[in-house]
Amino acid sequence: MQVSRRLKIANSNSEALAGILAEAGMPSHIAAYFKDIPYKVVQADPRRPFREPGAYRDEVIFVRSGILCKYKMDSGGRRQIVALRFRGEGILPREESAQYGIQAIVKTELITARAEDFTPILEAQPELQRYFWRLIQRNESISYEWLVNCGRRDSVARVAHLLCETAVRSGMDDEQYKMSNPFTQQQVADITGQTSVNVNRVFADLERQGLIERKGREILFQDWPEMRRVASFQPDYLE
Amino acid sequence: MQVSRRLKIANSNSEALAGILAEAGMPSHIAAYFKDIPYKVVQADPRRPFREPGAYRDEVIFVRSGILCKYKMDSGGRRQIVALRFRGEGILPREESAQYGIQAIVKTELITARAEDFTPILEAQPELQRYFWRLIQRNESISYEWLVNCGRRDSVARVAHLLCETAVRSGMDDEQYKMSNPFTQQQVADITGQTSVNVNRVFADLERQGLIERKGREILFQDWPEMRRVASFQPDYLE
DNA sequence: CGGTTGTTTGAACTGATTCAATCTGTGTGG
DNA sequence: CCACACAGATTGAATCAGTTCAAACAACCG
Repeated sequence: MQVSRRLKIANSNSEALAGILAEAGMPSHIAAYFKDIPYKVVQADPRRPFREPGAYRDEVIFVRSGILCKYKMDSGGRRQIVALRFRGEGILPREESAQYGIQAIVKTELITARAEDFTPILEAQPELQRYFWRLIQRNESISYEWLVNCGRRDSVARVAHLLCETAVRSGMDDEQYKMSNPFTQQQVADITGQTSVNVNRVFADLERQGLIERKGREILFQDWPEMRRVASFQPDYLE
Repeated sequence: MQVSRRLKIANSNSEALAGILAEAGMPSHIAAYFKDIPYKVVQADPRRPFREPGAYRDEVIFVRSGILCKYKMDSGGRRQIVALRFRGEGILPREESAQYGIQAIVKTELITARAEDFTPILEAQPELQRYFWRLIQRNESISYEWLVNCGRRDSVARVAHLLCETAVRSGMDDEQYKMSNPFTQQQVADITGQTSVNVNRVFADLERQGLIERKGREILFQDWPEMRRVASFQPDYLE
């Protein structure tokens, strides 16, 4: 097991943190509060251990590019991905160790800072509190939707829903109904609670139904409204 | 559809809010901050609409006794319960309307206050922020565990896990491995993503295996360690 | 080229759903 | 106190969605 950190750059004046954060999707008046704290830029490789379950999480993580996931293992060894973090999103520190592990879905560039540097600023600034409060509620909202997805939808709808959510969260062009699918079929299975074999069949199904077209990792949504209907995807929960 | 609010008591001097909160499980130094805000004591009846999905949530809710649930409906009309709130737990206000509805699982007594009275106090007190921060992280942790439950465990483990969690969260006596099951089989189905028919079979299974014994609504855990193993229940995620 | 990782396909199997019927307990009104 | 209604629990039979196991195929990379 090789830990996948490369390109760890110490805080340098060449790149201002506030600028990096803003450029990666954080509102600049929020990012400005963090201009002086020490940070690292880290690269995480897909499907390599990045943070193990049970480790302490005395750090903030912010996704500059790529996608991170939080995952848990059942005692039977089966893996479930419980949350995703896209560009501009992040993972807040905890006081206790966290039950979940963190991995990259694709090659991901992220920014980390120590909780002890981050938290005091957060506590001193009501504006920041409100901002992170809203992020937390959005994540809660997404968790609930995932629970509905796993608990109450059949396998086709589950996969379709994930694709719709991913398209929207990764900022799919409204003109160009297509995206590059970031997931392996095993990852889709780990998110939607299935086996990769069945995910494969579902993809083939969606293609046969004329809802998507696949060219390698590219997915073209050929009938977005119908796709949304099949997925029962109502994007309100993403705000 | 009859809204189930009774016993709505205006803020009276006869009962001090801080006292009520503390008595229902909130640490008293936390409860003390809320001694002066207006509140209502409300009673909610099981399986009756209490707050509809999509409604604004400009209120804090605190459970004095009983159990509340948050639920969502899939567009196919199937219902999924996404979270529970036991005695001493609560539901925080949102800026936007919430996608989920709220109902009582059993007859529940709760305390509500307006967000506009609550939030300013929260924002002014770092100690309160840290307290609610921890509650939020616990809820996140539970959500993730539920996702693992729905996505990666078979129906017996799902139900067993719910029973274990419920026993612990409702404060089952460590000497007396028994509790009064608060759920109908339909509610268990709505939590674990199954049909009530199958939940019934799972209960019968658990009993046949000698893991539990049922007398009406009472459940006696006859082999708690084995029950935990079957459920793959590791209570760490509850803190 | 060989190694690795991911995708695709088939056949057999099983767990869970669906639909429908019956049973049980509890509360209500006469 | 009985009759009735209603909600929830239980059971059976047929069906189907998704898993499991196993094998083949494709793409990529040093």
